[in-house]
Amino acid sequence: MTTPQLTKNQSLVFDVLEKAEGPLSAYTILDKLRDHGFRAPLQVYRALEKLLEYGVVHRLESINSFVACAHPGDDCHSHGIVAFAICESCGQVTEFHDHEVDHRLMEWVRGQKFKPAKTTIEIRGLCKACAA
Amino acid sequence: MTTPQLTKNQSLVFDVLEKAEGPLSAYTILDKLRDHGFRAPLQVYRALEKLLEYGVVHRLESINSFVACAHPGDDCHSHGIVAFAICESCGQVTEFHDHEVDHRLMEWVRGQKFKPAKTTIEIRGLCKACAA
DNA sequence: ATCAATTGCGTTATGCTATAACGTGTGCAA
DNA sequence: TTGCACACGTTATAGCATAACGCAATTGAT
Repeated sequence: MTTPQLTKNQSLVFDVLEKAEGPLSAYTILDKLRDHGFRAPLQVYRALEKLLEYGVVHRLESINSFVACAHPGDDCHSHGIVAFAICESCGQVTEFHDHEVDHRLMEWVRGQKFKPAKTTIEIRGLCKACAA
Repeated sequence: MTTPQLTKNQSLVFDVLEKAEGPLSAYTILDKLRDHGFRAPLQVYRALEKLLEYGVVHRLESINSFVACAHPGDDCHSHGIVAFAICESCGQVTEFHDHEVDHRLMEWVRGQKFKPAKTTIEIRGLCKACAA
């Protein structure tokens, strides 16, 4: 899937996420966009919904937050399962992919005849800098 | 870690989860325990906090719900990373472990000098029965 | 025995996360 | 030009989680 032209709201939300150091909650995004006319959570959630669909933003389930995809330009859907390491101290998020992990998980679901739609892999802990 | 004797509230919450067909939200648990004197969310959350700590209950981050561990008797902390397949149609949850997946993820974190605390793997989709 | 520390518990209040439901405007294709 | 799809704005509400206070029971060191 190729990413269509973003609408005004989608662009605003995406820009905020791209410029952010780490993941942001929907309400944090809302606050950052009040100056641009945002007034309600739905404006953010609706934009996020599309950005997630386009694969340019990821949702971090374990911390109810969102990050811009680490692969500028391409569509993350093509990278297989995306995994995240989330530092609980500084909030930094690192995105990575491991084909062997994908493979093992997909083997398992195949054996179960389970039909996967969305897979979440999130490792919370301390990043190198914070663990030191 | 061995599981200590559960308190009254912890037992009530655990029993509800064990008897449930699938994962339950904290508020659903609360409703099921109103007859037993539960009145406030905190009574549930406090019990869950301990049950999670003892490893007899798991939290499903992607659906804000909780399930009893699938390994009656033992401590899930000893099984390495736990993965879940969650059916979005019927709500059924299957818990599994894959040492190779653990291994790959732990290799990755080691390479990054990231210190993992808690890892989440959740596959949402359709179970065999619902996909048919 | 007694005091201090810990732990569980109950209650009220509050904060954070997410969506329902309704209506408006715009662009485009039949 | 009418009908549809989509983005958008607004208000209200639902759902998830914790802060802060106080009390009671337990434990364990002195």
